[in-house]
Amino acid sequence: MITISDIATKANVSAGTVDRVLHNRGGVSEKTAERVRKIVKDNNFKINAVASSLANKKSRTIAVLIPDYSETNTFWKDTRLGVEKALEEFLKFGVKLEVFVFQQFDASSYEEEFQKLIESNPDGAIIAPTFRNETAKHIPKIEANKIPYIFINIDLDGFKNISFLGQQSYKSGYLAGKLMHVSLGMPAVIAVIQTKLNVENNQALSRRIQGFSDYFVKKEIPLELKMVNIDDVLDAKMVKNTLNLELSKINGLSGLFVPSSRASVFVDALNSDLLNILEVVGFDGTEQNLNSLKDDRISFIISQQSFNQGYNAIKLMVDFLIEKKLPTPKMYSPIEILTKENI
Amino acid sequence: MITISDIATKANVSAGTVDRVLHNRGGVSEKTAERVRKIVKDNNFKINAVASSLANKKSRTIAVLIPDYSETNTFWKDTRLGVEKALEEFLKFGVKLEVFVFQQFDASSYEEEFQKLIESNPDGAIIAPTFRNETAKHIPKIEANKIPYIFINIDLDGFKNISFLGQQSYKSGYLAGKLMHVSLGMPAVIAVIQTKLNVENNQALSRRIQGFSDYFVKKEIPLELKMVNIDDVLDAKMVKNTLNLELSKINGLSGLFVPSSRASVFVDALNSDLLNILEVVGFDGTEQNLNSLKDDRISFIISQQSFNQGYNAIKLMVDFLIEKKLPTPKMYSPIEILTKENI
DNA sequence: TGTAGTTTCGTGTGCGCACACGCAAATATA
DNA sequence: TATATTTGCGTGTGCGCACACGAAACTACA
Repeated sequence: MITISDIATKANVSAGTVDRVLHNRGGVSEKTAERVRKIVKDNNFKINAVASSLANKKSRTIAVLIPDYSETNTFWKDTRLGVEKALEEFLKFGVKLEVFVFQQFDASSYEEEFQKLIESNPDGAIIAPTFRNETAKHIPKIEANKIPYIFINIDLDGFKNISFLGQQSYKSGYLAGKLMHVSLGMPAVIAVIQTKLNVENNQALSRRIQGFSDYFVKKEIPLELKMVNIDDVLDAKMVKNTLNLELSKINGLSGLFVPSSRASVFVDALNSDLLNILEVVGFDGTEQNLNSLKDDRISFIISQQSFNQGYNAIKLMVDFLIEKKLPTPKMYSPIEILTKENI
Repeated sequence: MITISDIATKANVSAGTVDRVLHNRGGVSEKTAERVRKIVKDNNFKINAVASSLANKKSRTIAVLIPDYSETNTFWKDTRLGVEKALEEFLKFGVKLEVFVFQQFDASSYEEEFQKLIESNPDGAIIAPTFRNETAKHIPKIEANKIPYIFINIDLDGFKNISFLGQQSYKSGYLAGKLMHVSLGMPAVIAVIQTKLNVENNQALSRRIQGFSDYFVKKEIPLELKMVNIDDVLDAKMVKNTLNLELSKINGLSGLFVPSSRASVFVDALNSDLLNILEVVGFDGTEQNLNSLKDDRISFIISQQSFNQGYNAIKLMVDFLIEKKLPTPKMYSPIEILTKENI
């Protein structure tokens, strides 16, 4: 194992100087600094996190800003679990966590929690930037404090986040197209269920729809896509009525594509005659969706391994804070196929 | 944070004595030992893992015994990579690795490397127990040395391995059945390619075949399964001749099920007329299989995340050796579906 | 040339623990 | 009682790093 003083020896300086370079503490001539940096790089030196955290009594706090989860909307639960698993692992390195949760569809709640996050003055932040404008409004404050931040799940651009972790929406939609295709055969008449709850997510959702549709175009498979709008997914009665009514109007309907994570909500609302003939493809392995998979009400779910997303976000940030390891700007989660037989 | 010397002060002894008590090193009178233990307990003192692992220069060596990989058989490559990734991570905790590779189909090479492993006298061992009899012959020696060991990939029973990491063969076969079914429709005539290279693996392979077949039985889908035996997969010309000849004899053939990791070998050997009509389902995301997926020669691959298997095996062993954490006896890898669109 | 200020760097200390060394007291042996 | 042996314990050192302190070396200016 190569140590700081090894580097110091090779560079003909003292350990203190290497330390200054590693931490950009200044007070080192550019000439020596460059020499040290080169040797550090050539030898692939990494700060020993164990020794570092022992010497460094200062604990690092990472703030996490994500939506809350409820009984009916557990999408963010796995992320939370991943975050907490990571905490457990890094606790001994003096890493602390502060989780701020907001109401997923409430911009003012987002702003409120964002404000709290800023006031807590963390060493790093993990943010699910659910609302673009509000994000743009508050991000400058954490940039002013030179707090590094990572975006998770939603890939806003135009920001200086050190990384993004999430799924490639288009590709996952394309894959959904394939799965729908194999379970359906051709030709296909497919309904796409849209809701208008989340403004920012819409971008991701429409990319999924685009990918889905493009699959059929590319394979030259005749496809009829019917858009069905459901205004309020929280109103079960309304969902049931609208959904069944709208779907029954569609001739030869054979598939249901739900680009959001709410597939289970819709299959639960389906009348049994529809349920029996429809192949359903949805997204995200929430508890509800998994249950619907088990009961054969959903054919395929495409998942993005949210647990790992939460875990990896923390891990990336820790590596960045302690070992100064620059993360890759985009970390795309594997696009996982879930079906009754492999959950 | 309460430290060893805090305890020492309270107990009116030196830090060294506390250390002796904590590690049961002996050389402490029962009277003082008891006093120290009480204070340790009253103050809920826990050894600081960070400082401990920094001071503890004693390195633990973990020996790994797995098959080698070659250009044509890369199944074990990912496992190796996972193992090495884990090494990188645990290096700072003083974990060392010694990898012994044997020829996958050569029992004497297995024995030879097993013998070397024993002579290296590691602190723990990860073993892919490819040959049952030879395993039974050598395991007692490492048990005599009280070396804990983990089985990976092949689940031999009747041994005292502290854990097994691998796939549930039956379930993965069952899933293969479903994937074949959705890509084929019904009814189906499917050829199963068998080879007789690896004796032990045969158990896993026949479980996969059983699961595959059971899927169709359970779903009451008419199915004709035709077994095709290929003796020597290494002889490309022979493979090509036998395979095409045998398959062309089968009326209405529409699917090819390859329960081993060699799917790519067979699709490469297929005549184009066969290739065009057959849906192929195979196992394990080797480079060759992934390439065949990309080229649409294989429809689905079921993978067992070998990388994670290698990584987790090391991680489990490290936790066991350092933190004395008992692993779960069976750790089944997720059954992953790979297709052209999600690799 | 002399002095003050600045830049650039080396040294020393401590984080909490593991472990080797060796001394003193207690006990055994002659 | 003198000496040898064992038992019980304190001390010191180092793991790799962070950071404070202060000393050269260099610069600026009178």
